[in-house]
Amino acid sequence: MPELPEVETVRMGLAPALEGHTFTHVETRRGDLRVPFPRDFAKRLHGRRVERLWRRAKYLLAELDGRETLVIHLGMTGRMAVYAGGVDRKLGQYVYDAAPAEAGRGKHDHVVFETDAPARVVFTDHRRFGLMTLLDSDAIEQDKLFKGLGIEPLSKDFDASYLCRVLKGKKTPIKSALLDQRVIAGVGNIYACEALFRAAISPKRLAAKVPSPAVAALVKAIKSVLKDAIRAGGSSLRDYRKADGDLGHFQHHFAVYDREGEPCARKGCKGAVKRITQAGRSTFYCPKCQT
DNA sequence: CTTGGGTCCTGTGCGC
DNA sequence: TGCGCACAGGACCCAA
Repeated sequence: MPELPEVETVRMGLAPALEGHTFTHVETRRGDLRVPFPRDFAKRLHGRRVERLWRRAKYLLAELDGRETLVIHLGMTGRMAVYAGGVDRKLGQYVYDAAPAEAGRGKHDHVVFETDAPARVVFTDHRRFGLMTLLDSDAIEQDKLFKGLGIEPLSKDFDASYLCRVLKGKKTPIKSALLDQRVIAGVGNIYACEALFRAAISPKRLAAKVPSPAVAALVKAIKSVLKDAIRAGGSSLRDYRKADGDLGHFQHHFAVYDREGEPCARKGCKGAVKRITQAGRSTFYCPKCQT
């Protein structure tokens, strides 16, 4: 679900509640996500300050004081929601003005973080494909979760020559190559489809056979679609919400994703969006203008 | 090494 | 209204 733009949007929404703040209480409400939490996970977070909240690929990383980093992956359906308020001086307790007492008590609310902001941050993930762990801050890039990751697509180093180099010799369709996190980190199914549409490249074309002018166009398309999506707060299909609970709205700007049978968005094109399956994932494209 | 398929999990929407 | 099946934003693991 959450691809780079969604994770980046969540990061921006969480930052005010987390950066510079200390976890006053952390609670895991069941023992495992897809993978079990590390030993003493909640206890190790208690009293720790978040120095910096950053993102690598589709991972959210909260760098803590001491030398550990809280690593979060939202999987397909993971959400991070902030409930923040002020302090009710009369009652002498936190006021979560958006959060009734039961916030964080839902069936699929798996982790509840309380901070001194004060804020309550709740991780919800009904499919439990998400992941949370703690890593040594100095060894993030060496960890198996991060070691093979490719380039950040919004970085300056991501350019046509990089993409040509990594696509060379790839026998897989270009669409599948874009989903490979070792090639580009952070692109998922939606933005792979949308970028290929913008670059007018057929998803079925073999990666190594995309001509270099088209690769250059693809680089531009990937950057532009990711930036547009971030500006729109990401794409909300089913589960995704921004940290403040609002919906993203980039789904209203999809040219092809989830639009099977609808007319192609390109002016003058009489084609219709087609859905095919590649490597087990749905691909949407316009067979008329993507060649 | 690369590539494709199955799998983890729960929920939703569709056809019958 | 109910039942079964297909499908969903990801990515690991393993076999070919």
